[in-house]
Amino acid sequence: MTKVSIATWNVNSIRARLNVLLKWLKKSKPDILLLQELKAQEDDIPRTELEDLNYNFITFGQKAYNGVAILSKYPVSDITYNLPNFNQDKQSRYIEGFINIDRKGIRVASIYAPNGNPINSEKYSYKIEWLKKFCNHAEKLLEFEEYTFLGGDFNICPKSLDTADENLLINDAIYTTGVKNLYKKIINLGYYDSFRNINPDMPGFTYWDYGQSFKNDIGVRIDHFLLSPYALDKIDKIYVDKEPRAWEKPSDHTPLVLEIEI
DNA sequence: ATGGTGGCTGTGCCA
Repeated sequence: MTKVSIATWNVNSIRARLNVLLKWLKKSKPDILLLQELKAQEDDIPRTELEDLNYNFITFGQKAYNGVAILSKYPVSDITYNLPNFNQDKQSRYIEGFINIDRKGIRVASIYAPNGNPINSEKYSYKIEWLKKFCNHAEKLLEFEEYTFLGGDFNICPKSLDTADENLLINDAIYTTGVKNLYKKIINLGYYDSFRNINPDMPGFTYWDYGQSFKNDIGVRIDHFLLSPYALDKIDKIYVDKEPRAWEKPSDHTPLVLEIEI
C-alpha cells in the first residue's frame, strides 16, 4: 500500500502566486497537485522553481486566461490536452494524465470549467456546451474501471449547503438550474462528489471573493473532486486547507486535499 | 455584493 496525497487548487495566475504556491508545496508536500487558472502562456510559466522541488510539471498554458496543469512526484503518461471530444476548444481548460505509482496507477484530470457569467450570454452557452462535453468524456472514462480523480474548479455550486447565502447567487451562472442539473448528471453517471460524500453537513467552501468575503466567511464550494467508485474506496481523508487563503497575496481559491492509499 | 478587488493586457476583459 502506498499513501498518496492529491490536491486541486485554482491559483489565479501562476506568476502572481508563485511564492504562495512554493510555500504551500514545501509545507504540505502533496504528491500530486492539479492547478487551474495559470493565466500564462507556455513560455511564461515558471518551471524550474517547481521542478526543483522534484515535481514533474505537465502544463497546458494560454495567454492571459485559463490554463491548467498537473504537478506530480510520480511519472505521468497518457497525457491528454483538451477534452478529446472538444479538441478544437481554443481555451485551455482540461488536462488529463495517468499517474504511475509503483506498479499501479491512477487517472487524474485538472479541470477549469467556464465561469459562464453573465447568464443569457455566449459565455453561458459556452459553459453549458463545455460541461456537456465534459460529461460525455467522463462517461467514457468510467468504462476503463480505473481509479479516476477528476479535480478542479467546476464553477458549479451544487446545492444551498455549498453557499453562505443562496440569495447572493440568484442569476449567477454557478447556480442556475441548468448548470446544477449538469452536475447531477455527471454524478448520476456513477461519480462521487467525494467531499460531500464524506462530509454530508459541512459547507466546505473553497472560494471567497477578494475583499471582505473571507473574513466574513461568505464563500462557495465550487472546487470539487469527482471520483470513480474504485477511487472513492481508496480515500483516507479529504479536507479544505484554508490556510493559504489567509496568507499575503492569496488566490481567491484555496486547496482541496485528498489523501488516499492504493 | 454585478465590482468595493485582483490579474493580465494594452487603453478593456475576465472572474
